[in-house]
Amino acid sequence: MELRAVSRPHISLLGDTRRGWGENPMRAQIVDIINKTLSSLVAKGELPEAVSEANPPFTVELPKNKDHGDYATNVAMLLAKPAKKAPRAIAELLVANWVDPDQIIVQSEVAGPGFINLRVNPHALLQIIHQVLGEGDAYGLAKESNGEKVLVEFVSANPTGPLHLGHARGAFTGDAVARLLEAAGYEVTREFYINDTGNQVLVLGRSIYARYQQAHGHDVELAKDAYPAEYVKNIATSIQDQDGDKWLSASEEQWLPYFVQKGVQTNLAQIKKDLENINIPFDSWFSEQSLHESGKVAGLIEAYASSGMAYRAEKPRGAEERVRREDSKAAQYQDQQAGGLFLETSRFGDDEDRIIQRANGTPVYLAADLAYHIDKIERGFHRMIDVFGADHGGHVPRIKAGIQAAGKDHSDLEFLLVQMVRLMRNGQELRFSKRAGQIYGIDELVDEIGPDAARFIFLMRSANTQFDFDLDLALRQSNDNPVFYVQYGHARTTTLLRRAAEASIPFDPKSPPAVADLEGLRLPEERDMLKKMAAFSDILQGAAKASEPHRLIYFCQELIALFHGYFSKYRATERVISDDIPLTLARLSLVASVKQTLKNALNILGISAPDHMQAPDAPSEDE
RNA sequence: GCUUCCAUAGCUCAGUUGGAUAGAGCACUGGUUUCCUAAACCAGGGGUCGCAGGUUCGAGCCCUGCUGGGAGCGCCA
Repeated sequence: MELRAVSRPHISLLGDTRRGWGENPMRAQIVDIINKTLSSLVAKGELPEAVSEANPPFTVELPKNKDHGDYATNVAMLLAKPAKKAPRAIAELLVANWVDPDQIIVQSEVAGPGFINLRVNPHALLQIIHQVLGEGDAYGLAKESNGEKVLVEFVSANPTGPLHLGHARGAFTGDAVARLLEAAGYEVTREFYINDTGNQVLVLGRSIYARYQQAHGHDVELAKDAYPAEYVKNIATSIQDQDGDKWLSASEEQWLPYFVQKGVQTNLAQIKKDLENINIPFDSWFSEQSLHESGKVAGLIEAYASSGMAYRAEKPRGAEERVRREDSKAAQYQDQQAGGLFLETSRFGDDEDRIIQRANGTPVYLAADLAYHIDKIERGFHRMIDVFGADHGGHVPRIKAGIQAAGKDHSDLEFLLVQMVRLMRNGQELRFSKRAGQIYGIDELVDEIGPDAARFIFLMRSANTQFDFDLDLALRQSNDNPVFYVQYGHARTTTLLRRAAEASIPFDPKSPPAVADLEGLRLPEERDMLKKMAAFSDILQGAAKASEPHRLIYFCQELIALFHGYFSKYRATERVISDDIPLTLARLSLVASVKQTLKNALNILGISAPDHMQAPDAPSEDE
């Protein structure tokens, strides 16, 4: 009899083991044993048929408490209801009837309210080493594509200036999410949406023109909302060098498009350079302008109008009922909406209807944004992730509503809102005023603390919590600094392997000893590392599904903490490299596995795994 | 006022989608190197998980309300 339901368990640690994803070999084997045992118990009439249909999302996880064995499962508690039996009774049944031909489970006991604590055969754990070393750089990563296409849109900074610190968290987060998804088996496209039209770029063009006039000795003042910074002057002088004074006598209709284009081009080139410098590639640069030129924006507006989703009015319906703050900018701009075309986003959960086209027929940015998202949907991705700054969170309901109003489905569209970061130096917040032209660029940050530390610290925290970026801490090349801790651990593993080679120990990570010859690895710390490494693919899949790179950072820290502890504790007694050659080979295999797993995890995050660390107090060898 | 994110150790934050006695780093106190990298390790103190209800075998996690903080509430993007 085939137990359909329990042969397809939902595992809370995620990672469907049937689909060629990297899998946790230990967990997969235990899940299999549980399923087979349940199946046989139902067949023998010990458990009711209802158990087969329950399909409970049981867990097989590493218990926090070491007294609880190697692995623990809550399957008995989840089956209590369908089986109409006490959790502990079900657990007892399982424990007494394991269908375990390979003898993976060497000890099991019922604990607490009905947990089953398991101890597994050391042999089974040792196979992890062969898996890690055999798969090398591919260990933990998806073996093949899962066939799902994902679009990650991130940064999408206005081409009105270089990237600054406000963009950094979104940039690193978006890149890490993209890397995470790739490693988890998705086909990822990284896209940058360029707002190369609209008011902001006009302001930019006028700012450049004002600087251009000043460069020719004209005493003009910058507009209140102008961009004053140095890079604007540089663009102005480059136009001056190229074209001389030919634009001074031109009318605004003549010079504005040219200055806008020059500004956008220059800034975009700078943005691309900044992103390349921090190793963030894009597959696609999507121009807003192109949506206008292709008629997609106009077409969408037309579609809204003809489907009755948009109406022409003096003001949006329902807006007068809305309580506005006295200083509301909406109130300020309300009269400008008169005669515009309004989209009924309020029918789909938005606060009020939104204008999409002015009285004079020109579309507003929301229309382009909607055309862009609908274009995305039509490109046929399984998942679309927008990485937004928290200050753009207000867009989300409008975009969703607009998509629904167009008769499309937004359920595959996810918004990852990256919260604000406060940059701290000397215990005080650093504030940068764009108005005053102060900019702390991403390039400056990376110059100051290095690319790995910048990435690590931005990725260390869950994206939806605010945090303080402590520049002093990031700068300190000391043990306060978590990125060094992890990288130092990797360097330590490398050193061990190098020492072994220097001692002419015949170890080759590509052909580790047979499992039977790894049996010397009996220390509890050694088993802990094996279990942790086995969980890598589960962590990766969970992080990818949830778009949470910080889970991988924690994994790196936890794995290397086990290694550091192991190394220090036994350095005087159970050394990795000893006269016992078989044991040395076994331990080197373990060390090589830790190195490989850590390297793979860091690589997914875009952080380097150095083989050497320069001690901070040591004199530099280069001088 | 509305939307949204957040509130866990002195500080910065995790908490594996509802599991067992809530964890880590920093800071503090004490200890560890004739020995494979001390950028490391070990030990110790430190908690009403913002408050109050609810859901169930079980809640830091889910629901409701409240308090406090961030962000947003424009034809800007």
